[in-house]
Amino acid sequence: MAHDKSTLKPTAAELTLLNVLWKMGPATVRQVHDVVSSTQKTGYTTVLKILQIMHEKTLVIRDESNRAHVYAAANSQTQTQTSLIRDLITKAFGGSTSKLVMRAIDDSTSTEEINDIRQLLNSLEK
Amino acid sequence: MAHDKSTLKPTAAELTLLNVLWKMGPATVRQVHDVVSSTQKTGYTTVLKILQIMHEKTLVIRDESNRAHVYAAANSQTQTQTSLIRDLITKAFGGSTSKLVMRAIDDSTSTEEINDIRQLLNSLEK
DNA sequence: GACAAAATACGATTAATTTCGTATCTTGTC
DNA sequence: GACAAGATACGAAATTAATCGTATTTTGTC
Repeated sequence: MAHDKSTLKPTAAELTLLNVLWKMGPATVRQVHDVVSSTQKTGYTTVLKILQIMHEKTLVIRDESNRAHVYAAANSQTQTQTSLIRDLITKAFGGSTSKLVMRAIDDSTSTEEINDIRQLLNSLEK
Repeated sequence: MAHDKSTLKPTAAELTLLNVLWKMGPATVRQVHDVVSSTQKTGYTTVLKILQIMHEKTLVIRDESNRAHVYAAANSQTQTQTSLIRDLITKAFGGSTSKLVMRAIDDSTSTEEINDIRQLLNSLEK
């Protein structure tokens, strides 16, 4: 069965590039490569190829009006995060969101994180 | 770089089998296959092969003292869930647990889930 | 001890992912 | 308009995942 848009889950490499696009906004291959290559040793054409594949999968849109195509994430970071969480909940938490939340909270060690979560919960109470 | 145990992330097919083992406890290939084949159409030797691969990766342990080997998850469900969540937090939430929790909560639609989470949070307050 | 049932082992195939080299195309500058 | 810089396109290799057919091994039963 072909993947429909709702189940489209970016791969690890694709997610790396999406993170750049969400942060920078629309960008050329050169710009994306400059960012990722500062952290990893990834060739220019590798970034190009992955963006092309993502375009075929409609994970990104691109503006071809200039010589250097400009790529942008097709879906928002929030949408993608939601889709990835749902996938994890289904496959590893028996479909239970609360189990995932519990596990995430159990595992937070940093005081800062705990405070952030507490605040989040307080705002939920209202 | 070789995968060390701490970063060992089960694949989708592997996670399916782990879910069975966590639920049933130690089980033979036949038993695992009976469970998964009731939901999916998966061949017996496919289940066998994946369990063998998981054994090489030390995702499962096996008891070979009987003709039908008995497999068991090497890590607890909780440990694995924690590892999967950490991976997702790192790759898709910029390392922020609270962002993941927020997104998970934002996305919970079912009243039951929301109540479960609220209870969880209440117990946290104490 | 031969047979049949049922298990494991092994190898091969297919598909997806990731990577990058090479070829080709575009365009501003002289 | 030739050239060089820099872009895209294309193809192919290496890895990992997933699947299953076939071969081989084991063992209880007669």
